[in-house]
Amino acid sequence: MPDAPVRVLVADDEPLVRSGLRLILDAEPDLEVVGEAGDGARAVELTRALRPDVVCMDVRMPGVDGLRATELVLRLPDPPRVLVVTTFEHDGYVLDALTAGASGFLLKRAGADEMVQAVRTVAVGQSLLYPQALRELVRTRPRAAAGAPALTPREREVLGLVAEGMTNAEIAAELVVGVETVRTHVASVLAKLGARDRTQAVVLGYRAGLVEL
Amino acid sequence: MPDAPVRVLVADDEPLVRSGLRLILDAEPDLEVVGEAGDGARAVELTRALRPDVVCMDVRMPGVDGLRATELVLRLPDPPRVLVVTTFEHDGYVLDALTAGASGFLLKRAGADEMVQAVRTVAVGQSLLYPQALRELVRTRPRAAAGAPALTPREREVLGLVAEGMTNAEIAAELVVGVETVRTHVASVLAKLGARDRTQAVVLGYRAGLVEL
DNA sequence: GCCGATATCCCCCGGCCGGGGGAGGGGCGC
DNA sequence: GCGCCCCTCCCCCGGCCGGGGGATATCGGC
Repeated sequence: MPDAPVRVLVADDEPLVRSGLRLILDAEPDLEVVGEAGDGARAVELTRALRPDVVCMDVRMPGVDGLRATELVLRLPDPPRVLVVTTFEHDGYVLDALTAGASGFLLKRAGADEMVQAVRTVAVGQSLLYPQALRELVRTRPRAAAGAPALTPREREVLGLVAEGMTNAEIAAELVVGVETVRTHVASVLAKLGARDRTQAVVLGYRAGLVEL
Repeated sequence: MPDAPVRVLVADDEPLVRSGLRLILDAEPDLEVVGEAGDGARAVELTRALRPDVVCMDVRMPGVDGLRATELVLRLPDPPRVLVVTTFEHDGYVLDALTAGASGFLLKRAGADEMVQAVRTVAVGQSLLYPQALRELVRTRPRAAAGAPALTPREREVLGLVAEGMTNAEIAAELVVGVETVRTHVASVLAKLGARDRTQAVVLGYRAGLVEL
């Protein structure tokens, strides 16, 4: 499909990286690097002027960094998609970048074809991550209740209020029952979860997917 | 790059959907649909026999569903990447699918080019989601500490152990300090977080992005 | 040199919590 | 009808917790 090529802006403080990316992307007939920026401020400026479809954004840049630049770029009218590219995978940038609104997160160590695919992917509107980042994102989510203890509805309800930081008395008032009743429910929850106190109950309950925080 | 084409297996209980996908994917010179399966069991069987690079997997299928099939397929030696495709976006399948090990999650309402890009993306090893799914995944993550109280390193450490469900005495043993010291730190944490007790501290600390659960 | 922040330890005390019992009523399935 | 589970309430008691004080030592910066 000879559509109009995807217009790409490359933002990285290393001229070498910019050249490399340009080489890789311009080699594809459907991709076109329309500009390069050496810092975040310039990236925003050029985005406004050149209106690219995709911005390849480095995280670490002097002055305005890639995360801030991502926010700014996405606030422009008819914003481009932002593909954040970084060197190290174990900085916590992934979450920050995605929160800032980035459509994708890629490691620089990715091969040329991965880079090319990534640009095309975000260009059509999908989101993309390197697999470890996605797994990390999923891993730290509450488990889908596999082998979770079977709490009664009332017990789940009480656990939920415990997780809100309420005392037994407050929970009793909330549920319009006696404090003794709440104490019984809490005791059941503790026993079923194998928790020693309400704090452990909250953590275990959260990990078992029984409560939302 | 005329590499060997990406070999794709299509698994969906609707013959019409299978035909549609085949049409879309086979139109690309670098993609090749090597087989179709009408249910999860058949998908596993064909994966073992045909050894595709990518499996496009529907979630809802009779018998073995797409999620279970994904798990099984990924347990095969030298497994393919699995791209899960579904109709509705508000079922909680995304998390289940990714937990099962899927490399991507796409909506059927995606256009042909999105579908093609998605297959190519997972083929090169990246992970992919439709944007709303990613935003949902990020949304429910702990906030990146915007306006979070400034805890001292020691206080953060103590809070982390509190969040593990430890008593002050256990924390003291863990940190090799007196119980009194721990009590002081906990008191500071409670004050800074505005929590009444350790349970609230854990919840507030979690929401402030100060502790991982 | 002084001050602030941090980390460490100490005492008293009131309170909520959690463990161990027991007990009654209502709904559901066999 | 009988048993079982769930929800409800009750008593006693030991313990950890959290609030209120105060004290000492180290480090770093102005």
